[in-house]
Amino acid sequence: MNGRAQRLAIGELSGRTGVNIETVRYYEKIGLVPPPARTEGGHRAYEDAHVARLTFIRRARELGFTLDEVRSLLKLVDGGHAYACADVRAVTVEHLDDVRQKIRDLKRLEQTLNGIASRCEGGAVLDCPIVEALFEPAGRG
Amino acid sequence: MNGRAQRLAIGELSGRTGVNIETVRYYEKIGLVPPPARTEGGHRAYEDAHVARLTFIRRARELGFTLDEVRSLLKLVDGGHAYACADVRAVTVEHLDDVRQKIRDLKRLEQTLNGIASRCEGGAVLDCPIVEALFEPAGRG
DNA sequence: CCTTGAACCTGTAGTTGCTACAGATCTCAC
DNA sequence: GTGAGATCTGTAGCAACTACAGGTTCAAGG
Repeated sequence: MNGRAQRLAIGELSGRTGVNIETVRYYEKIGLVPPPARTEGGHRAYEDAHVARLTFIRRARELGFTLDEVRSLLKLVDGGHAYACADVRAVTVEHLDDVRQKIRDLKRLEQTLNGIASRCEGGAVLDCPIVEALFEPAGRG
Repeated sequence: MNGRAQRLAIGELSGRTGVNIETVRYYEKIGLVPPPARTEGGHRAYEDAHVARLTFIRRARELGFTLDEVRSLLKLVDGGHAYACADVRAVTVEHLDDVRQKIRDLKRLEQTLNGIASRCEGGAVLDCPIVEALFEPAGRG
């Protein structure tokens, strides 16, 4: 923003963004963040823009976007087109649908597991209803 | 069970259990299923016990158990101790807790995603609220 | 200026749970 | 006997990192 750009070592960047050092390097390797400048000795020297980008990526990852989705989002953001917001929203909504589907699946799973676990309560110890349930090819609750 | 054990080729086993052929070999490699007998030519020759075991594994995987958990369950089943059922139940209940935690996490995620996605509706196209939300370090709905 | 220890460098291998080859060999119905 | 299809071994790939090993650089203190 101001005249003198402050350079950050990778550890600083990591600390500020919460992204692991190894992960930062990994993101660089797969082209998610641009390679930064280097010191004479070869150490990476980051700027504020990198902090913002890493923060963005981290946040998106927290929200469960895959790296491919993050890549798409970043491309849209980088493009800076006026209509990009609609595209960003599309990616987000699709991901939201995925999340909802996953919740539905896990809820069914929970029902099933709860069902077979609760059969155990007070039952005989000799033959285990959970094990029986696991031997069934396609469980029903 | 009866006198003559029927031998199955790996494709047959795969078909009966729904476990991919490559996956069957993989399970053998990691020691989840015992190595079967072989034909003279070196092809794997399975028996009914393998069908049961593979079915068990597949079912457990469907229920979201990790291979490590499956390994524990199989060890309990193989052990055949009278008190094993309680242990099996413990593994199951722990997994159930994991599933419930995951559901809670995903629900929060859904709220957040839904929040930032819905801010977009009818909004201006120029500056995208989703992108803004992503640049925030720790989103709040 | 020199030392020292922390931080950084590259490159590779491991994680989970499979899946997908390549290239060779076996089986079995015809 | 023959030929198509099944199976064999071994390796590499996927996501998304993480964890080394073995070396170099940086920066603060003496």
